[in-house]
Amino acid sequence: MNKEPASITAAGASYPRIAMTVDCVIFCFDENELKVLLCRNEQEQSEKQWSLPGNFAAEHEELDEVACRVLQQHTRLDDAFVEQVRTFIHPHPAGRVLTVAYCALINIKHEQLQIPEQGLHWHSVNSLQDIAFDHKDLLDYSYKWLQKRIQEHPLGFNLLPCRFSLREMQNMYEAILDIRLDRRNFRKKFFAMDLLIDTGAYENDVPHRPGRLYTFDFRKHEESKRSCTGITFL
Amino acid sequence: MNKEPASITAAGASYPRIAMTVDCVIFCFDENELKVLLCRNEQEQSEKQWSLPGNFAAEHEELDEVACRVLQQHTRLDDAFVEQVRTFIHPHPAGRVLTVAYCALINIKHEQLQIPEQGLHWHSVNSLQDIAFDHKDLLDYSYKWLQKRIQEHPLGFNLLPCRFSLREMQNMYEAILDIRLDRRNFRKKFFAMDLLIDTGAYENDVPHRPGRLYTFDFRKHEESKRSCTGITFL
DNA sequence: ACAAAAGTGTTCGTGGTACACCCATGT
DNA sequence: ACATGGGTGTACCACGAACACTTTTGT
Repeated sequence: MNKEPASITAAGASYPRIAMTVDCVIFCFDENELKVLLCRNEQEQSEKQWSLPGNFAAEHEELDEVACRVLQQHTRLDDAFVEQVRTFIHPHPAGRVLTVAYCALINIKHEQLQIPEQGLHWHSVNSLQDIAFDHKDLLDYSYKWLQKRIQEHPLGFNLLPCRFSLREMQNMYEAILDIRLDRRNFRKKFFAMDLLIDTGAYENDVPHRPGRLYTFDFRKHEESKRSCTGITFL
Repeated sequence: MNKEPASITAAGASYPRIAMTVDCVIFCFDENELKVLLCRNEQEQSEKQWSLPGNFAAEHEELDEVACRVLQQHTRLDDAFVEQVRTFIHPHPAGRVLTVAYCALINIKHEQLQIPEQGLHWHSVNSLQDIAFDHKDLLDYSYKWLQKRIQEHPLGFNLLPCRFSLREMQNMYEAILDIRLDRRNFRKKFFAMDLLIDTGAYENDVPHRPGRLYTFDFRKHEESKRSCTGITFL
């Protein structure tokens, strides 16, 4: 299948091979909750269990590409935030499987979003049950990863519409971190960062005074990654 | 090879398999420099190149176990800091290989330490050359990973002897982060954390006033992992 | 008018940074 | 005595936390 010199074939042939999948923890933020997309396990496992969407790597496919493809297949989204989390190895009735876990963050209101397959559902991360046991680990790890990562990188905006109110932002942070934040300090903090662009527009369809809508300035943030010497041992 | 029900064999057999190795970036701190252990590539690649120590996963072996085994084989150390960094997939003359990168931090003065194999050498991370090209990525990524991780977790003490002076600590942080730190502020910061245990002993064999020797209180640190709500976007 | 959330400033405490002098040891 | 690095304290500034009232909109 591969063209290779004879001297190399011998060494290459001796590499042991292992079954591998790329599984995607697809998060969204909906109804003020962090949710994850799970599917009924079509294959060999118990039918009452939910599992993470995943797939195998095709020939010559990069890991990131596999993750994007899994996302595309289950949501029809091409262009979302996708990042590698960690690799696990799990026992499996058909021999152990190596699983590279990815995290994807999508906007539940995205126009292209479709959940085409039967047996796919959004589950609130705070009320998970009947998860295939190895996927439970993976999901817990990914959730903790997200909690940590969101505090040092503006990932969360990938869960929101392009234009969002400060309230939505705050709800998102509160839901993911599972804490309460002071509204005034929250505003002050983000305005001080100077990474929100005021669109001039306002919310509508809200039963109270509408809030301003903002956009996150990803470009400016990229440019302003500063050195930052912490040593704080969180 | 695996005992499995017939109904499961079918699904299991269909899993595509991929060549996989676990590679270890083994760091030490020596002569006030961060160094990494590399070996001459015994196998199929150019003999003038250095590569990271690695190995395949044996049957039923966990990923962490493979990494520990690689470390043991090259250093004779059983009990060091070892942590997964990231998984890569690289083209390879004999077909692509999936590589799970691990980082190990060892104390260069450890009594058990032996570098048994020929062709193994410590290289300063600041003057790397002739590295097998895919291992270069992996090493760069692991070094950045270490720089980030050391600022939020006390990994660095694994590079030092059990008892160390504040000067050694500071040199270690300065070398890894490639910055200068103020000595007084550095002391104040660490004493404020209250995680250093004064052993009462002093350095000797130094051509100046000897410094106190400390031990890091790993246990206390474990217990005191606090919530910490940052959102700082470093 | 009322309910509900938007918007706005000040005070206080903590923690980081900058900075200079005396002390203990080996040569 | 001298050189080398160990050990200490103070002043300033930035940032996070706590906290209450007025404004705007929809019902």
